[in-house]
Amino acid sequence: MHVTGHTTSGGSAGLSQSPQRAASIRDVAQAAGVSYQTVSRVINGHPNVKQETRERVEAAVQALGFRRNATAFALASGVTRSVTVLTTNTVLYGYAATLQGLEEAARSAGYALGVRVMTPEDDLDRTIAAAADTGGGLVVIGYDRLGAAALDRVPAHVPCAALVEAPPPGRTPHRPAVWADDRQAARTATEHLLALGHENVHYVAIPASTGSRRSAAPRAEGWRQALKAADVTPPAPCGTGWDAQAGYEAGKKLAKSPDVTAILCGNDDLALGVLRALHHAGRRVPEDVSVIGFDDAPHSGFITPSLTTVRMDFHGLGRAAFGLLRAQLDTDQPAPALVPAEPTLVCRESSGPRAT
Amino acid sequence: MHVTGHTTSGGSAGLSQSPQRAASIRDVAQAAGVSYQTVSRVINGHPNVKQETRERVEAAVQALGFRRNATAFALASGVTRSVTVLTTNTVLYGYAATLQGLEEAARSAGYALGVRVMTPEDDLDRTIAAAADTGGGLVVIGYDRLGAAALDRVPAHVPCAALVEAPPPGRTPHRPAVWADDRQAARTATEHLLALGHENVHYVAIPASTGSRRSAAPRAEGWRQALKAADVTPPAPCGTGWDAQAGYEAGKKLAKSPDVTAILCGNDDLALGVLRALHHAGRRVPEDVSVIGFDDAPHSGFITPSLTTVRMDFHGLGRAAFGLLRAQLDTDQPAPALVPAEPTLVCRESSGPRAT
DNA sequence: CTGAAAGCGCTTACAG
DNA sequence: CTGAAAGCGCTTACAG
Repeated sequence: MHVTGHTTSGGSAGLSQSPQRAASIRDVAQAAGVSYQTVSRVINGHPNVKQETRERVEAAVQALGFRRNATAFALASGVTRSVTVLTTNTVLYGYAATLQGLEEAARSAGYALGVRVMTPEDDLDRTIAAAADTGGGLVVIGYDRLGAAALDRVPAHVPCAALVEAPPPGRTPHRPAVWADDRQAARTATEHLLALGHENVHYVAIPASTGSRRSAAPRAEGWRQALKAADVTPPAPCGTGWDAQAGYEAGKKLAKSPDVTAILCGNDDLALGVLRALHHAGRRVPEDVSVIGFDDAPHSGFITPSLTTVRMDFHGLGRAAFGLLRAQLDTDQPAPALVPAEPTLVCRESSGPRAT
Repeated sequence: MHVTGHTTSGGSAGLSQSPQRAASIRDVAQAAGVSYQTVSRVINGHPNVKQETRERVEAAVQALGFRRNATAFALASGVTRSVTVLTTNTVLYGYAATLQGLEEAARSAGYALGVRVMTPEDDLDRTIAAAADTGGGLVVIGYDRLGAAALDRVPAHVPCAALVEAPPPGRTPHRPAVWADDRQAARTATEHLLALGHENVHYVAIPASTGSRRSAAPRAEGWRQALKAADVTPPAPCGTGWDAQAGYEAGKKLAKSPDVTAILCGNDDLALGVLRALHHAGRRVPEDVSVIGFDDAPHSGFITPSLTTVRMDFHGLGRAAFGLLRAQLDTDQPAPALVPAEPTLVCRESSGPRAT
């Protein structure tokens, strides 16, 4: 095995690599024959600089490959264009898509994005403090219990925006937050199943983001409301979890009862597991049982039967949450007021009329 | 709607919120009646401090809720415990799982993790420089062409580790890098299909990470090698892409030919699309056609038919990559030498003996 | 064991 | 329009 010679940098060809440490503002000043304050003015686009001076400085910047030290800038100016996302997960579709939206928004605004996953073992206060110390602001993904708890503990003086499951019932969130109308979406999905002739709709739940009994999870609540409005007694939600395995367990139980002809799931992964369990039990979808998911994960349109589900604009929610944070960090920035798309029911193969 | 009063901070109850700005090292010094250098010693665990002094300082730290300013520390010490991940994607399973491993490793080592998504429109050199300016090191996910290109442009003086598709053939990578033996894994999967009696195996490719003809993508190459070893002429790989839609397109074409009885796919999303296309074409899996994927995404075991695939330890690869970077950043740290698990073939329902 | 000095690389007033 | 000063909050030698 041998190593062929190769150039390492894609920078200006022919120029020798700058020595050890990067060029500083003073190096540029010396090269341009000005004071380093003038260099500061130029690189910050300050207006009061003579055109010729500006050009000399810019030439020196080019020649030395100068890049302003971000750390020093942050310390001196107190401005940190950065966001840290506090989340409990980065892989589940809803979280990953939200994160993607956040990253995109941060990037196009010129902000650096940090990610910190929280676990139940964490000392939340310490975690939050450490993230806040980084300088910029915080975005908390509060879709689950731990995330919601973290949001509650963010000190008042820390710039922070949140993504939540729904507006805390009975009170406004004490932080700028975005959410989708999951309640309405679940209602729509449930009504759809009822309209197809199903006499009842069962629900496989995702874990609630709050421990309090008073504030039901919005998806579960929407489902319940739709049933009640149709004078149907809501059955007990079946199981809870985030992944296909949890859905499979719940599905196994539901498959045993011939009365079950329609199942709404808290997310698409659960639905996938339910589908699998129904298949194993020999119950056909949608002929015997209709299944609807939530979120519209990328694969949901390609499984067989393709999954009827509620499309959520996590991407847009992520972007909006960043906008909320930015408005706090950079007050003279026009807040773009991004409005995420409303959840929409996407009808595919897994739902159909009740067998007669 | 009304807002009920609530305490915002989870900090020490009863203590009034600290004024505007956070306590500095000097505030602590004053409170403890020592110089601020002594405070520095205490918070850095320097040994030469009298026990009693140390306790006084620690008490003051507690009382004032002092937290060392990370920016100032970074500037003064030149040490930044942070990593920035350069990637083209955060949502596709392979990327997301790698990122998860990286985040976990970084977190448990006390490093902050940044994420920067690269797009084809980016000025790569500028992007890399900006990421490097942050202070810490870089981890480049080089699974695809853009990622691999970025890796090539990282300046020599920037601490950097990479995840690559495979060791650049014919030369060692000029950066510490980790990879899995995709070539061997593809060979194994292909041999498995041949052993099941299939006379040929078709391949639906993921995009190559390199443009050069000489260095074939490892998964494609392993597939090709296995066929050649069995004296089978490899058919032209069919289509290319990352997602189920791309797989669907490729699958539509393959479904038309009755000769096609076995298909290896570059990842599970492609396989899902292929499965869907076969279903639409009325070809049964595995009775008529066997399908094998790559990666073992979370849903692959729950679709019907469940997917035979190659399990990849992206998580372990991510952890290992972080270890490689850390060894550069923190030289007196014992490198833990994490070894990711080898890829393994997971046999499920989508593959079976050739129909006779 | 502890304090006084200089400096990390930049910015923000203050002078001219 | 440009330069000299002070400071962001911390660390690293240097003295004692």
